[in-house]
Amino acid sequence: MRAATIADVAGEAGVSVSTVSRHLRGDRVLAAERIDRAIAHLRYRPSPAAQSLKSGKTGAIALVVPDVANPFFAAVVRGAESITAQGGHTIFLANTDENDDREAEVVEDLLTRVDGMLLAPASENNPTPQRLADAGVPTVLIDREAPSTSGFDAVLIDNYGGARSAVEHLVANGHDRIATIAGSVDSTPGRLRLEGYRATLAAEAIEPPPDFVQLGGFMEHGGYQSMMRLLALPDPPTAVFVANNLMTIGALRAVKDIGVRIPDDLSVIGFDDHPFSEILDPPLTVIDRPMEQQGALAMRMLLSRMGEASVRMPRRVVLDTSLIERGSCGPPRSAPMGTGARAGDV
Amino acid sequence: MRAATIADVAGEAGVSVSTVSRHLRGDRVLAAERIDRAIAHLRYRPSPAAQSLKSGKTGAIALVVPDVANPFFAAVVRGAESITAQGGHTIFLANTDENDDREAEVVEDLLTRVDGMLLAPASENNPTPQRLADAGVPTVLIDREAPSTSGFDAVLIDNYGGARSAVEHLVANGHDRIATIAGSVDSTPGRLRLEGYRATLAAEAIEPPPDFVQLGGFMEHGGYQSMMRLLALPDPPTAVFVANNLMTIGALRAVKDIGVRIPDDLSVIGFDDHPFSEILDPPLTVIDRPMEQQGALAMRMLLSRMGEASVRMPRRVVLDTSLIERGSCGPPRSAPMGTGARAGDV
DNA sequence: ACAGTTTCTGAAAACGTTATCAGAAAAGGT
DNA sequence: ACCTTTTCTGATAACGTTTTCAGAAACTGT
Repeated sequence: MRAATIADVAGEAGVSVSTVSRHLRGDRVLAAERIDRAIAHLRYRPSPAAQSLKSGKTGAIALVVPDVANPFFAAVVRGAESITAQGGHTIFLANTDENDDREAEVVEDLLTRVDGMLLAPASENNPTPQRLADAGVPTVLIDREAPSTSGFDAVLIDNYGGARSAVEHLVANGHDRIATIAGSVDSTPGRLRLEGYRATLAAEAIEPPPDFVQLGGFMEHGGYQSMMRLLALPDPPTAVFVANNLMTIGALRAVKDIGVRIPDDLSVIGFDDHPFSEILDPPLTVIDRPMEQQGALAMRMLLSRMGEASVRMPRRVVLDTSLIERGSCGPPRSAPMGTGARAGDV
Repeated sequence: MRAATIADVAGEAGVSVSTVSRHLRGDRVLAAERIDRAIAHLRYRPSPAAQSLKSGKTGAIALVVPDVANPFFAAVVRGAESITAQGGHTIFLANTDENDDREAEVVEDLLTRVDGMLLAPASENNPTPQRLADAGVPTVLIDREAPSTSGFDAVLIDNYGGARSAVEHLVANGHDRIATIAGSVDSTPGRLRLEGYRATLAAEAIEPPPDFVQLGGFMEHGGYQSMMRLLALPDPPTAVFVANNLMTIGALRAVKDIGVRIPDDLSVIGFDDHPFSEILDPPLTVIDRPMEQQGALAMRMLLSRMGEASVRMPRRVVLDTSLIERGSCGPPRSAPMGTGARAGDV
């Protein structure tokens, strides 16, 4: 029952452990066949613990994300995994629930168990990246950064530009009462998407009332409540930019519960695409980005970083977003100079 | 830069390594404070590799699923993680892409790195559970089993009953031309849901044409193609039971592309709920089940199993499904004895 | 004051690898 | 025939822990 060790193999093959080890490493050895037979017979597998103790390498990589159930992060995991599959590293996945304290624990635990880490920090004012740097663990940040992380490799997206094109799309449709359901402002995407929203409106000389910015914490529940608050406003918006996928689901549920029609009564644009977006009625207009690619790229950068002996310039890549126009945006009901007709009614 | 070892701590505190080790274990020791100071100062963390080499325990648990991007498995991961969070185990997550060979590799790799495994096998005729048993790795199966796995702990759901209530619901609505988009028949849920479909129809003395059973492989793409084929049939079904969430998305996309209306032209019932289901138009009727609970329960069973010295009776729990009735099912257009009116038009 | 008990401690062995070292055997060159 | 080079090998020392063993010191009770 007990797992076979290299010594068992050596015994059965009638050679020393050194010889077995050498054979395993690829050196040519006279007793090769006998050793192979013994290995197969005993079902020997080297102990990762012993190897890692000796070598200082663990053969594992940590992937720490705020929420695995978010389809975006699920895609990132898939992307990262697809790279690692060939390379002989296993992935430790951990979930932080968008919570700084939980992240600290998790990272502290993983720190010593991995050769490198892919991290999407829960918030921008948390110390874990610094902790990683102190511990000398090669790290690539995914999607989120922090003020203290200028020295880190990172794979980001153009959140600001994405938000900008979302809001510009709404403006182009004739809206000037545009609200946003933002995530948490102390995460990078949350902050930048909000900034993009504000800056675009400012450039159009539109000043939204303070109530038009609702914080939904990136979760479905928050999106629902935020949309409820927006629709209850005495003078509600005619268009809403929802800053992530989960919140969009919640927001649309609120829209349905209230009985507001899209896009007639309200235009909605989301951030992050999903197969579901296409089958909604009307199909959802969104800002899209290459999700699996983001995970795959991050993993590639991490592997190459781990392969380097010396410290190098941090590399950060910023992926572009794109607007996928479907049917959830149209002119406002009482368009400033328009007829109130639906888009497409031409 | 190099991580501090227990010897460094001992040196700084002026005691022997044994004393530090004892203190760490919780024994009372005179130099406790000095040791704590040294630990904090050096930021000492015990090496998991060394501990695991000594103890034979790794402090890790593997979670092997066919597809992390499937919201069901994402929920399972979350559920499992929520249990492990307090207990001092870290999770190795791996994805098998519904592929037996990939699963074999992954499991072979993880085998030696974990104290226990949560596994959702890619198919029923694959040897990995047996491999796990041979290696003596405590294992709990999730959602799927295999003929050879009668000795394993498992957390399943009532797939047969779920499919049955889905099809019964369609029959109750007056349908007799009922098709199904099944998953892969060599996975447990795929097989049982198909059996439930067949048995229910047989009990109603309905014999579906062979074309009414389409295989979608549990992926969105397969759902799309299957629905396309069903709708292209000379005598198409009036109702479809789609056997999982991803395929349902694809199927609904096909419905939309073709321009068929739900539920007027076609009734659709899905398996596994999703927040999105509620905001579809019409909202989707589905068979639901407690997903996070399934993961949490499996993890609890695994932990208790790992805690036991001796071999015990395998425990298998079967969770119930429930029908969530929304708006995607109604009477067939030309109901046998009806008027073709929509449900709710009473 | 002395044997017996109770803390507390350090040295050393072990866990399963890999790497270094040096020795034995075989092969090559004169 | 001898010396040199090459090939192959086994013993041994690490890697950082935990645990066993036994010894030293401090308390008991008489």
